[in-house]
Amino acid sequence: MTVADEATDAGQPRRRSPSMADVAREAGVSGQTVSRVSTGRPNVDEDTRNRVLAAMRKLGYRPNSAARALRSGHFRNLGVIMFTLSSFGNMRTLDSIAVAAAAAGYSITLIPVQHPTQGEVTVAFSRLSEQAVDGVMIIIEAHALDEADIELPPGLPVVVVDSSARYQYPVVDTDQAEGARLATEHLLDLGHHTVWHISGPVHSYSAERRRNSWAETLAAHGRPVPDVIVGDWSSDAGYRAGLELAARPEVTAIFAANDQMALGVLRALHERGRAVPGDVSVVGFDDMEESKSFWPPLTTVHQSFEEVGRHTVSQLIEEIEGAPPSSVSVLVPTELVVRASSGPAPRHPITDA
Amino acid sequence: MTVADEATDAGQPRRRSPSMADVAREAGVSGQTVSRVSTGRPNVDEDTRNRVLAAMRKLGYRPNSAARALRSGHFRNLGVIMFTLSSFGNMRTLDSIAVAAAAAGYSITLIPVQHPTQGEVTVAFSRLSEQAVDGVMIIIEAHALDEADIELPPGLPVVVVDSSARYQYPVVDTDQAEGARLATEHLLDLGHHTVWHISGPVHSYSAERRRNSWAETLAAHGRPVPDVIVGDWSSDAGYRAGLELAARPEVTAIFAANDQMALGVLRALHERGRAVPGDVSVVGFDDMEESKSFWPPLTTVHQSFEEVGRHTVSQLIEEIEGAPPSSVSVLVPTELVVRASSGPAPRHPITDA
DNA sequence: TGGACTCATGTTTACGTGAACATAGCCCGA
DNA sequence: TCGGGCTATGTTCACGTAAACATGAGTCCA
Repeated sequence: MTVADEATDAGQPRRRSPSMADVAREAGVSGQTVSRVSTGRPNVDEDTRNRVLAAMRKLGYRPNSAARALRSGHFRNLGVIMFTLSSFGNMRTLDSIAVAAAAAGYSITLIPVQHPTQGEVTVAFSRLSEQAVDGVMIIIEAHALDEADIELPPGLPVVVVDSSARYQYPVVDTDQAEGARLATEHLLDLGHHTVWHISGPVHSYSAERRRNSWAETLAAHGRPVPDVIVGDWSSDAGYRAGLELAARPEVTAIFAANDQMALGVLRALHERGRAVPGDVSVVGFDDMEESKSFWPPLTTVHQSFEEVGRHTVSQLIEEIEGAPPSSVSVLVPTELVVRASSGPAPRHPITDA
Repeated sequence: MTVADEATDAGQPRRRSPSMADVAREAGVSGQTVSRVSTGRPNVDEDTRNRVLAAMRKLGYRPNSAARALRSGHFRNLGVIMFTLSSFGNMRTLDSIAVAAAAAGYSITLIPVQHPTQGEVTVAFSRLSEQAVDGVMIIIEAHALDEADIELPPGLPVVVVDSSARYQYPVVDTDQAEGARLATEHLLDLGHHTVWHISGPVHSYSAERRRNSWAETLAAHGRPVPDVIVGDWSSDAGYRAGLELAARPEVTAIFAANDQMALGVLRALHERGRAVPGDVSVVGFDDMEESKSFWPPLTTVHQSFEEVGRHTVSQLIEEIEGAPPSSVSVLVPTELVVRASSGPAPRHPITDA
């Protein structure tokens, strides 16, 4: 080991990681040849390539991504803007985004937004524009962004997930309307006269679309559309709504806008002694891991967060890598999962007012 | 197409984003002064600073993080290595890591690992070392890493979360042992003769520590230690274990290693007609959002993922910013949350074999 | 009043990489 | 046999930034 690196052995272990130049020297080639090997170019002699690879291994060479990015102008890195304490579903989506991105050779930078205020979001965006990202995914369900003059670096590709369709960007989302329709029709098919709905918060587009679809489905079947109870996705809100509905004997079918609220509804119904599904049927939305273990196991609408994540990444990367900025939106289909929380309407249903 | 530059006309003025030099020209100062303003150095005349800031705004200048990183040698970016489809708790931890990092001016890069095989993990690490990170957090509960010759760039700061303490790196984790002790003693205090345990998977350190602490606590009170039932954190596994335990009349107290398995236990007990907590008391671990809406609301051990995330980030940043590589580990305390799923032992408990 | 300060600002340079261009050896067909 | 084209490799340079050093103007006290 007569190499210069180790020369400073005594005091400071030479910390600087080896550069292309070091490898070039070691392998007896030019830096450019190292670069060619490093980026997998074909026009390098097999012999030379092996010599370079050996030198890389020997020195523990790792390409410097900063220099690479500076030179080439792209980072192989995607930004994800997301609310903190985000919903279960968004987390699943994030997860599949990370996997899909890694598979495509991209990494993921997380930009958390704490509060859905315009200011916070704008800050996140401006922080983002200093970040080394080639594109951005926005997973923010709130209306808050609607009128925002979102200041993104011009030309930065963006894909929006689970949010307003009013953006100028392509949107990937679960087919919320289809899911809500499936849930509602399932209950009607079981003979229920109508279906009560516990909705997600007003600022959420997903909630809005599920709510609209539920109402439209009832109307299409000529059924009365009961007043909506607005929740906030939490099981607590579901519980409160459930208490309210449990007190009304005419309620026989409840469609909660997510599984957590459905869980709260189940608890309220149990507490009030109303049998599920004997007296009241309950259907949720999401099909979270735990739903099949609720008591009783929950009938719900399955949505594929994995698919949403995959589509989002592929759409974004496509745009980054030169495809024309498509404004095509993707709707991922849903599926009704029938379990034990829904059943035929009671023999003598009290038709409502 | 003639020239590839921005000289082009109609549609896309292929605009390179403005650099320091552009701002300097606009403001009539040197690039170095722009740099000083950009990095917030104090020694710039107020007047000049304003002129520069105005020029930045006018041109829409954003510092180029790649160049900055290349020049300064650090990225203000932290890597998180994490399993996909990670547990609810890990997601919460990730969330609070992202927030804490953002507050400290760092961003987060997610490196997902798909399978807990040695190969996959090694790949993730090597991918990481090409990444632009100043430090790494590892959130992997598996033993898999134990004997791994994890090849990390030497000198890269690392903090491990929720995993083996056998690493050479500092560890931040919930005080699993305390939590399991609290749960077990709570049940003993209620008069139960002993406590059955449904454990997490064998490869998990968290599971191991909870299991050990449960057994030690029973032993310390001179109680028999029943055979452990091993689950996999899922509510399904809890359900299966619950069916098994429901069939044994001597079982009056169950401590599940997480809330999801506890949920499955509750379902099994309901199905078998065993009253909770009348016949059987159930305690979980995690205190997830939904646990208070279980039927009945679940007594469980609260752990603060937020605190774990905060400690992890601050420990890592401390080391990055020059503190000596501390090997100090942090244990975040837990708290017992008593709800309705646990109660006094039945009047005539059948003392076990 | 002069010289040793301080402080704002400018000039030069290097960080590691890869595109563009340059060169040298080789093959192949006319 | 020659020249054109091909391949492997080398040389030069710029990407945008910030550290190091340089400069010049003002300040303060002996």
